[in-house]
Amino acid sequence: MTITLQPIKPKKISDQVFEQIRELIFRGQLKAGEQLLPERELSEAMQVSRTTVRNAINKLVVLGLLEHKQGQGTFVRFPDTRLDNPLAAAMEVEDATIADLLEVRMGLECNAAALAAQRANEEDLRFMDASLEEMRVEVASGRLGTEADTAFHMALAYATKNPVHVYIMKNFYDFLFVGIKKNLSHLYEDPANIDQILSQHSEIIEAIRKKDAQDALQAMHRHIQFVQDFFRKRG
Amino acid sequence: MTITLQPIKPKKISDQVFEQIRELIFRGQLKAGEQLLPERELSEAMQVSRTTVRNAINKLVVLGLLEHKQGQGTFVRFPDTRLDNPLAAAMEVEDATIADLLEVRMGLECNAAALAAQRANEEDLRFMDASLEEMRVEVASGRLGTEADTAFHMALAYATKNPVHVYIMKNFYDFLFVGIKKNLSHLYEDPANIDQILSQHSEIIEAIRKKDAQDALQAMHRHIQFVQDFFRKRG
DNA sequence: TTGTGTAAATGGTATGACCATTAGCTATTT
DNA sequence: AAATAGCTAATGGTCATACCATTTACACAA
Repeated sequence: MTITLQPIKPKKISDQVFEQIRELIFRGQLKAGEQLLPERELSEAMQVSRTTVRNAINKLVVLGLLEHKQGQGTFVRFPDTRLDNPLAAAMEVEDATIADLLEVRMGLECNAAALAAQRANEEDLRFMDASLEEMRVEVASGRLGTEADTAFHMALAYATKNPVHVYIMKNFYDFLFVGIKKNLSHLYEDPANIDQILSQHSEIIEAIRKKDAQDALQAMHRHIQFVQDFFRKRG
Repeated sequence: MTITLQPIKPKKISDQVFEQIRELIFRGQLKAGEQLLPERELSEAMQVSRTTVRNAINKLVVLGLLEHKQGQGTFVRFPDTRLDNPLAAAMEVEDATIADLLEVRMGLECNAAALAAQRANEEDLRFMDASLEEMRVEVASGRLGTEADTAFHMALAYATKNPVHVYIMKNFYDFLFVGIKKNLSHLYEDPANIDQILSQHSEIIEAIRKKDAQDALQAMHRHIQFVQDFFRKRG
């Protein structure tokens, strides 16, 4: 008789809270600079003690995602200020360029788009729609829609239902953000480019909604290639 | 009259405790692997509440200097363990399966194969040839050729000349070695599978040698799909 | 208008209790 | 004697409650 038993992995409550809040940040539901719900309200909403919530928040503070301000509240830090994640650090050492990053994203995200087309549920689509819409609003207001842009790609990552992919993209997130914001600002300056990107995102969403994996993959390919071409022209 | 007043810096008690314990570690009074005093004793010795001590310790845990073990105590982590790859840690927490891993590799490595076909030089090809040959020898000697297998995929990663891709693959295969070696062993047990894999690797190399990106991509795709199918059949 | 005081909101600390897990010892069984 | 089960103590994790410290906002008085 050969039975295989899986080892049980005990999960601390505070870590579950930690995950939940971190998700909110990555998905863009908690934007940079925004204030987190007070600890007392969080503990009530999540039905755990304030102690547990504090442990989770403290972890996020140490990791640089949140910031405590006594007497005021807890706030989401701006990604620019947190270049301490391992991937970003590696970028500094190896002299990785945006082109390198886009190349890897081409492989990762085209594949992800195909997977998402097979597995995305209603909620995933709502997140993607929301980020697209938010990006429209942001851009229309004269701002760069970088946060919404990032949120879109993270929403797509979650839609793959693949924890490994989600994990990698999470680590990409900070670098993505900084890279996009700093360098893509030029890309966003031209209204024509903005329209292009918006429609590209839209095409990706529609392909996923139709559950057409091939189409989704190609739409993503066009999107990333568009950005690549832009940088090639700029040198 | 010009007087200069220094702004007061409010210092949290927990941070003072944090500093003190960190000093102990840095000065070597708390050596790696050693057990920290229990929280209750620490709080008594330092005349602060256990809550405060816990906050300080938690900070050190998040920073990777200490390690919690419920029911046992808190220990000083070994420095080499501090640099362990983040991906392996994620695998523990998220319940990632081999299938998840292969899915992501499908995207990453197919893309990498195409890039390698465009950029691989003589040295890269020699490394890939060498790993292929080594795997043949290992297998012929009755051993599993997992290390040579890994070496092949790493050689391909380097051939892309893309530092971001190399970085990700490094972490990837650290994990593969640590956790998944035993699962892959079944795949290697059947000689027919080995021959398949060897010829698949060979096809990939040849496509790269011919600088045929499309061909390389498809060869890699067949290779990974073969492994995926194997695991699907095994359930 | 200006300054002052007060109240509310919010993070920080303190206690004390209890739960969950682990290691080690003890008693029981075989 | 050896193996197993059961118990106990140590230790980290969670909870509830109270109070302290800081900041902001607002009302009020000079």
